[in-house]
Amino acid sequence: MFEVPRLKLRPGTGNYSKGQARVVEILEAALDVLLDEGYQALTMRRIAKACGITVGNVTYYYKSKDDLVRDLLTGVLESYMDIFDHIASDTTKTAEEKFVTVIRLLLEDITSKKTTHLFPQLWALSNHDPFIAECVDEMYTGARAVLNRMIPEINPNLSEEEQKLVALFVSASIEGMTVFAGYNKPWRPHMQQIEGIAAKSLLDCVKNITSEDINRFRDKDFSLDDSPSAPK
Amino acid sequence: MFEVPRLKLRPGTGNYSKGQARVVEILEAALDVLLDEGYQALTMRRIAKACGITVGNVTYYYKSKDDLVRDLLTGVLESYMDIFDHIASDTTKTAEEKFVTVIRLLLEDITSKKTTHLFPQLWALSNHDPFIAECVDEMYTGARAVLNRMIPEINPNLSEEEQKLVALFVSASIEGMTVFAGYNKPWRPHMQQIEGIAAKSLLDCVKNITSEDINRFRDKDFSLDDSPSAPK
Amino acid sequence: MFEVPRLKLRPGTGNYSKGQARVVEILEAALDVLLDEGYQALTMRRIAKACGITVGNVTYYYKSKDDLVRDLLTGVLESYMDIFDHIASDTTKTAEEKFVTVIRLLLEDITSKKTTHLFPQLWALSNHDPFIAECVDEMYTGARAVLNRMIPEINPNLSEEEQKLVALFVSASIEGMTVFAGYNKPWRPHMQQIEGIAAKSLLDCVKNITSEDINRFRDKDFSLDDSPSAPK
Amino acid sequence: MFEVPRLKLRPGTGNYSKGQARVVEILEAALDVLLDEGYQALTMRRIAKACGITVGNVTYYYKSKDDLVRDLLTGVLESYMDIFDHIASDTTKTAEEKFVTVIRLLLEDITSKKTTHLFPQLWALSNHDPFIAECVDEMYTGARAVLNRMIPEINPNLSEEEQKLVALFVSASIEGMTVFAGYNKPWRPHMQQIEGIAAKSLLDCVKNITSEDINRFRDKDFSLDDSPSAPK
DNA sequence: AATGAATGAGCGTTCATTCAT
DNA sequence: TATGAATGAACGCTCATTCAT
Repeated sequence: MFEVPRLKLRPGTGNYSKGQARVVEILEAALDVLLDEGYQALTMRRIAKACGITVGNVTYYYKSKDDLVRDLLTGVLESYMDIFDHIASDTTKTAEEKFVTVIRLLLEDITSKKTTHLFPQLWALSNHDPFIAECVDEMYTGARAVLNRMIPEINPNLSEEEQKLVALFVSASIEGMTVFAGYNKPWRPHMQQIEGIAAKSLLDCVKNITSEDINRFRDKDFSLDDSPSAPK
Repeated sequence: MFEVPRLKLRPGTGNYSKGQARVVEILEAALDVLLDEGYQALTMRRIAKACGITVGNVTYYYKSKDDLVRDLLTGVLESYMDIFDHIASDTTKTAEEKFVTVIRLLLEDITSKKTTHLFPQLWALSNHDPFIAECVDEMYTGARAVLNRMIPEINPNLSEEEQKLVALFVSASIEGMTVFAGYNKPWRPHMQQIEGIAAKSLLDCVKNITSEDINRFRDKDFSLDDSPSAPK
Repeated sequence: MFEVPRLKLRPGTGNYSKGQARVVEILEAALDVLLDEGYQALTMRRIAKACGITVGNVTYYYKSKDDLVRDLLTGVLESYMDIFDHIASDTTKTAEEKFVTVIRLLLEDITSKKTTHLFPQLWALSNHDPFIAECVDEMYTGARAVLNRMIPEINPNLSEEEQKLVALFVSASIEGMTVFAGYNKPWRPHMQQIEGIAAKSLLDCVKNITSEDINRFRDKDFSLDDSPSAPK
Repeated sequence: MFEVPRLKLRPGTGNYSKGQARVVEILEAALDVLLDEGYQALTMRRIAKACGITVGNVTYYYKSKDDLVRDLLTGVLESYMDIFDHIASDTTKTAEEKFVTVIRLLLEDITSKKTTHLFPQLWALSNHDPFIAECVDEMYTGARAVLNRMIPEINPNLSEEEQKLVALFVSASIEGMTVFAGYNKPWRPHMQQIEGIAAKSLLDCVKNITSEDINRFRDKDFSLDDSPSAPK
């Protein structure tokens, strides 16, 4: 299967002196710690140890832990962009075939330890850290760009906004599965059947959904007990 | 709209009126801190401050931080169970109507600060904390129990296992939206349209999906470049 | 064998209301903790727990931990005075017989958990706590009083000061064995042979020692290398 | 007089000149605190203060307080071993002369603040801390090794076991004096006379004691009231 | 480029003590 | 008498960060 590279280094850091190699080592070690032991364990000391160097040396490359973490997260998120480029470059298939392939590909990806352990943590952090929120958002925008190109081919009867909402729904449906069928999760063994359900359901959604369906609840007050009498 | 109570108290902690009130105050304060500032900020000192008492007094009620966190999480997760009971108790609607109501209800719920800020954090923690993993799993099992009762009414042509996988897909599709359209998230303003997409798409899924769809990819090797020639 | 009572309560606390019984319970519990878990574990909480009451109730009886500890130690040290009175009251034996009996009795006593665990701790505390130093000193003065009455009968050729020094040597020889042959100590199994050595050696000492022996090193500079040439 | 070095350093802790010096400073400061203020006062903060550095810096050298205390105690106990080697190396005297010298030397040593304040604390701790018990035991074994070499020369008529018990008695007689005639203790001014008594008494013991004396009480039940009728 | 040393703040936790009830 | 509630200080320890070498 297509393999996402673990880390992508920011361009401009390309002169491969010893220092640059160290930066890679540090980020790789940091990612290992993050995935294996969680965000709480991601300390300068722990990273240094995993890297076989001293704390002082880590701070030589990263003046603050925040810098390191941001570099790590941007790097690792950029690595995910490659997968989308890879998909988009495929021209041999029909839009529908490509759509199903993308869905399956993403569902396979969330079963990796890296994705299962990384993204929920990013979601959590993004609630309190605008920088991370922006990074994550940017990545998902990239992910949906692929869908945004395919969906109009499958169903041309949607406004651009509606089509984007459908892409969002598709993406969210897949991401949500991380928690249930990701790495070491209880439903992991049923992923192939889940792929079947998702492929069928999401493709049908894209094919059949209408403006009317989408705007059905618009501007309507909603309550669980939406009886004739007003709620609350 | 139906409101999930913030916290459910485990009986037996602090048996006198004043003490019981304090326990509530502590847990409420802890939840506030968790939601407002994130899990990293959830320290004994921070909780005490948010509660207007001293650290020593917090430890008077909770011998260890772990105890407090467990009490907090079990309490807050139990509070979510009520919503499912509430839904299940409705008898005036058809299965399809109820199904749509549940989907909309859950989607509305994830727009609350509480749900948006709590669950991604729990997903992250559950990757490295078996206790939390179990708590979360238990809650979602309860959530799916509601779906498991409705789906066979809508579509009787599924084995029990298949039906449960469909319920899982429905639940995951909704949960995944937390990250994109939850509290303060960029797609939050389009939630009503998202509800439309989800209602249509997920109801169609339940109604139309077949065993064949589900088992379509079963036991087939999958790779992005699934050409005749072997990948990698 | 003669049994030392665990604790002696100060007189004047004789009105046996419920409170007085509680004081006894507290002190007994405190002694248990001290002997079983050591001085570091002797906390108000630990005592309260061992007593089945609350910390607040312990402080009701003892305004400060210091008070409690002092009451405990004076009580337990007074209990040792009884053994000496018991010995002194014996009139059926010759002085030499009584002397040997006392030595054996004291050596047997140091094998008890109470004595082995209590006294080294008192010795340690007395180095930094004048009150405890005085208590302990007082008790040993009482212990030596018994010897001071016997020694002149056995050897009348000593000045009072010399005789008291001999009594001190006898007492110290016995006490020193606590560390080696006390409760659970490696030489404990050989206590009967140690009694033989001590009885023979200390009785001979009392019988044979002269003023000349005692003052042999008086006012003489001493050094390990006390050769003709002066050291250092 | 022969001076016991305050501390023996375990090699390997803090390998650079500055760090090695700091380790020494820390251990010296810790020993000062222990001797001056007692074991209860031996806290990381107190040590750091006595050393003029911060707590964080102490933990830089000692990952845990336990490590520090162990290093301190093994170091200080090893320092005592030197005194025994020093004694053993003397070849110019007869066995009896050496024996008397050892006794006087040890009695002089217990008058030092270091010995008077350290050992009772170690005896107390060893009752509840197996590690300390072992350290102390090891040191005393070393101390008795010196006696074990001299006693057979003075009195060849003892089995090896009996001879070792005699050495134990000699050692215990001396150690017991710590509490009465040690540093700042009431009988300290009479130490020279005490040396006279101990020298005479213990030398006579070694010279004259027989197997019969030692085994006199063996396997005999003992009680204070060992009258024909059984007590209790 | 890398280390060892050091700081200062904060962590969870324990403790003696006070006090209203 | 006895409890539960609460405080404030101290504990051992970890951490990000700074800096001289």
